[in-house]
Amino acid sequence: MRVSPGAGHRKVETWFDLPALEREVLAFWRESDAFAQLVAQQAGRPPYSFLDGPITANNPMGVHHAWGRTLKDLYQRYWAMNGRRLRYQNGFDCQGLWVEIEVEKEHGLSSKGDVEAFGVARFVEACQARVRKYSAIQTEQSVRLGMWMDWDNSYFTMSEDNNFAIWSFLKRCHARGKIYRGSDVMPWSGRSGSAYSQMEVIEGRKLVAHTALFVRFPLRDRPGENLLVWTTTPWTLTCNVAAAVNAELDYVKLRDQRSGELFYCAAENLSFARLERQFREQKEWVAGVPKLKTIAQLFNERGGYAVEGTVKGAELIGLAYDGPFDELPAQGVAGGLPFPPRGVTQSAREAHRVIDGGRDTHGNPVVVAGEGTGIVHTAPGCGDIDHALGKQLGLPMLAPLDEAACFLEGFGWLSGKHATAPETVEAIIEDLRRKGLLVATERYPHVYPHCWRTGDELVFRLVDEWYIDMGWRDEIKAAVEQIQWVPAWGRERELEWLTNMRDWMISKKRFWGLALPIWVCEQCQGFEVIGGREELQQRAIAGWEQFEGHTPHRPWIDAVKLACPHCGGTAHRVADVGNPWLDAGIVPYSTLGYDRDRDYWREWFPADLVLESFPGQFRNWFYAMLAMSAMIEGRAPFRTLVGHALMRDERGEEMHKSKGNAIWFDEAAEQAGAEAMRWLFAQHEPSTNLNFGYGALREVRGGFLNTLWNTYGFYVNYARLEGPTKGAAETIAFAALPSFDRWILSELQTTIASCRAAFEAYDHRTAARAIAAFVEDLSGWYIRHNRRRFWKSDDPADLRAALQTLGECLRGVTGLIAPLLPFLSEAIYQNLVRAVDASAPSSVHHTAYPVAQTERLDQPLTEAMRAIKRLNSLALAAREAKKLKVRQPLALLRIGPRDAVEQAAAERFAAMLRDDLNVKRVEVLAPGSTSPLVYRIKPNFKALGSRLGPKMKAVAAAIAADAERLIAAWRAGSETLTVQLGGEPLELARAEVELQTDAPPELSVLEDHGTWVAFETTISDALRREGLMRDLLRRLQLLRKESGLEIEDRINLRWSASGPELHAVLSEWGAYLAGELLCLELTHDPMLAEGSTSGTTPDTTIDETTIELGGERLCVSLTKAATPQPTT
RNA sequence: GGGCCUAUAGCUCAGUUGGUUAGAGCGCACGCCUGAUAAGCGUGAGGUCGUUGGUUCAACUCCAACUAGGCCCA
Repeated sequence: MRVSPGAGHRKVETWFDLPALEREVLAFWRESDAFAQLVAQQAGRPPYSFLDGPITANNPMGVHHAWGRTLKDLYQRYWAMNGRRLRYQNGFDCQGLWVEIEVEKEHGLSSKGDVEAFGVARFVEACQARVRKYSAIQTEQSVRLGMWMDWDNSYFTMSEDNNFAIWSFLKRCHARGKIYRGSDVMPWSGRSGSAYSQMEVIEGRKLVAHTALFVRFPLRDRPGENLLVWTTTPWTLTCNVAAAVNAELDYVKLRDQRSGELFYCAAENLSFARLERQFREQKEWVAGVPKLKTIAQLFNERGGYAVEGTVKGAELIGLAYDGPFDELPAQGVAGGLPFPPRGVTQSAREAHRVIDGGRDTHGNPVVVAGEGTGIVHTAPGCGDIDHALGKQLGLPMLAPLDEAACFLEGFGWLSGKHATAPETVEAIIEDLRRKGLLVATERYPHVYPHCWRTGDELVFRLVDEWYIDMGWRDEIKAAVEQIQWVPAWGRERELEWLTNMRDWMISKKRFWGLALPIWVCEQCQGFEVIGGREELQQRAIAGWEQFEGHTPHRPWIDAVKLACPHCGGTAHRVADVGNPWLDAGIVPYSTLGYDRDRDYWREWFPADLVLESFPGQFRNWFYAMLAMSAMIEGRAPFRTLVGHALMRDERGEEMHKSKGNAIWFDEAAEQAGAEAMRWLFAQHEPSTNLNFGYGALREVRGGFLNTLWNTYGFYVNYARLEGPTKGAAETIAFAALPSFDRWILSELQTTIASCRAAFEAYDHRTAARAIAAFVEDLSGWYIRHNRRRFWKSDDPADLRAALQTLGECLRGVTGLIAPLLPFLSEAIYQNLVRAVDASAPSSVHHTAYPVAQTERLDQPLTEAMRAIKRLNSLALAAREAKKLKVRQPLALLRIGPRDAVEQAAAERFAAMLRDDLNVKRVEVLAPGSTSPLVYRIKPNFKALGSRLGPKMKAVAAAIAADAERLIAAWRAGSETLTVQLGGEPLELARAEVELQTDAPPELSVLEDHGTWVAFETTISDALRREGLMRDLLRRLQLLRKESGLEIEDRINLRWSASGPELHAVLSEWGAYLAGELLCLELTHDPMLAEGSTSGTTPDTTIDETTIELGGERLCVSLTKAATPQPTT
């Protein structure tokens, strides 16, 4: 692709290696410092602020990242070409559990204990090293993708700036009283030793089958009567406190025939088929799990049952019962374990009562019929809803598990056992069976939260965590309204999240992450939030020396102690790190220098554009950014948000390493080319999932990219023969150009205008499609019909006009595609523009985006050409219908245009139609001329038969008798047709008759939308001979090619024909054939016979063959003519 | 259970404020061109526009319900 500026076009090979071309362009950019030049050129221009969402620097980049990055790059390039100044700052997301997990894997660590033994400082340093390694790899990959960024200025969320900016934010929250320490029942991973936020729980939902139990809780004051209770988490039975019912529901008294015991359960549930649909459709069902039994079935299997009346749930409330694990010491602890609620002195064992489940915040009953038994086992220390209920009713709280999800002391034989281990579940079941409390077990499939990284089943654990009270959500919602969402439904999604979200849990009991700036007093338990490094230094009373010189991370920051402002005691930092979305959410402040250079920040805030993958980000990055900005400045941190969906494999399935259908970016770039990916991304509707694969890439490469390249090659390879064509003197005035040229130039202006409008609406897909449509027109219509002007032009001015027009179109296209296809556009630009104009900018990316010259728009011409395309297509179909191949010339095409535009177009471009359609004469009639089609009419027997029954025969006869009038009425559009049937008029609907058309035998007619075309199909002897000649010419050209001759080689031919017709063709068209074939001597040699070997000039005979044509045979012998040797 | 989105040719998708006979690419069949040739081009087959109602002179388009799929929230 390298050219010497001004030295003229270099020949373009029609085949090109896309990845190789990309590597050349990359080298060219590197050596010419193209990016730095662009940045320099932008000085003093108005800013366009793009804010990059940080990519997790934890693994090599995937092809799904390439999608978003392509879009980011193309908008930055577009605005750069429109005179704006950009920051080009890329971001890396650094902190969080995902990095810890990978580092644990690297070092063979599998628990928090392992990490502590390994050394927290060493571990954190390993995390930082991993981030540095992969950020470098991702940078290289992004460069390969063609992304232009200021790579040396990338931001890292682990930077001091970023961390302290979050401190400042948290301090603001605290100043408004929004930070609090809560105890809550949290989803917890024993494997990670950490509580999970709502967002993370959502990530890790999995469909699994649990062993669910039906157990009985005997009523204390009613011997022989039991509550029937159901649970999918056997371990929580150890912490049972209460049993909840719905006061309004009916409960049946069920007599178990075998034991004589009485059971209570919701009446509706007795024969309710749980998850019946899931089983039937095997949807959300775990393979191999048997169909669930109804409660009635369970009791029937035990020996039968009898219903002895019903009671309202309200009548059960208050009844005391014996819990299933009352023998455990923990059940007897006043208030419960390990954090007894203030003011609660009852033990769990003492508290066992039937309670009212009540209603949740949405007003729906907590206990409903359907699932389970209608009596809900309640353990306020082990479940979300249970916890809320327990708080409300002042119940004791028992939480049995330690950090590793194993039972604490106080749980007897269970202490130390893992709560969800299969052997523990088995042991609990066995224990219940032994105590006579187990009624039944079953396998129950449901979606249950799991650790999104390790796959570990989550448990619910009572923990203390730090939260931001989100009661001010309306302030965030107001910010959402300030944003342009693309697509528009993003707004509703975000608002829905903001409406339903809970308080933001910002703490995580891990090692690598933001050090939460919360210091708690060891004496009074009061806490405060520190807003930055300086403040910390001023307040430090110990440990500063150990911290200084380190990044603000664990473990170094933990050394710093403060004096408690309330009681003067010593305060230490909480051991927690922060939620990673805080890290990314602060970037509109940290990266734009909010605390460092407020003027700079004002210039670039709010960002013009944020562009990310939608799924997940409504509750993650978008949320964090919006919340933090609403708190700090009370407004949205960006103006427009463009989202894209997810990438799937070619068959629409999710890509997974383990499934083997993942595609690596590096491999795809080297095999298919980054540009093929970019175009695939550019022309895809971003809000829908993209099915990515080599098939799709091949299509792009063989389709648009190829057509574009061939068009460019066609131009350059002819233009270079004419020498550089630049300079005003040689320019032909637009008005003086042939109309075909003005047509394509008008189309170019339309395309430019469409692209600009589309980019400005952040609708890159429409821009890409407009460009593709234009290139299609340029290649398939303009070049196709103007080919000969480029090589057989007798008129040098016309050749110049053609070159000028095509050149201008290609320069326009090059500019249009530059943001989308930076490599291809650069390669083309260098040879197309720079090669002939040394004064042109050194890179296409330094040029301005094309501007439409509206004075060149010619709507009537566009419409005329559209009409010609229609006529052309219709006429080709008419030929096809009669199997009249285009090679056979015909005498006449008659056109019945549908309107004046079409008529004028046909007259204006008649020569082109003659050429294209291989017809001697084109006759254009006036609009509305009757087509020569012959119509036949007959009744629609199916439709009329049911209405008329036996009269059908008579009607058919009547229609036939009056056919001419009926056809005329039908063609005039009459809704009903009247026929006389035995003297009575009978109305027929249009659909009750059928019209068939036939062309007269001497014509081939086709009609479409009021336009008709008719070929005269009579072929005269002369036409037939000309047709044979063209067939012959094609066969002989093929023979030339198959003989391995070069285009410029001269030949000699000897022939003999088996019949008079071919003989006549050769006599009549010999000179023409010889000219077309570059044949110096065309000799009739009657001695040449089929199968004979010519002995005359064996050394120069290349090929001999017999061609069958029109029922006759032609023997030809081809020899290469002696051509003068070029002088050396 | 609630919210949002989607349903158009074998596949992937367009379809502008409702307006004659619903389009493209790929694939398939047939053919053209042979001075863009490791290219280029045309024609054809293939559709109850998810189903059922409604509004309208007119519905792929607007409304409702249903069915199926996806995403989100409980």
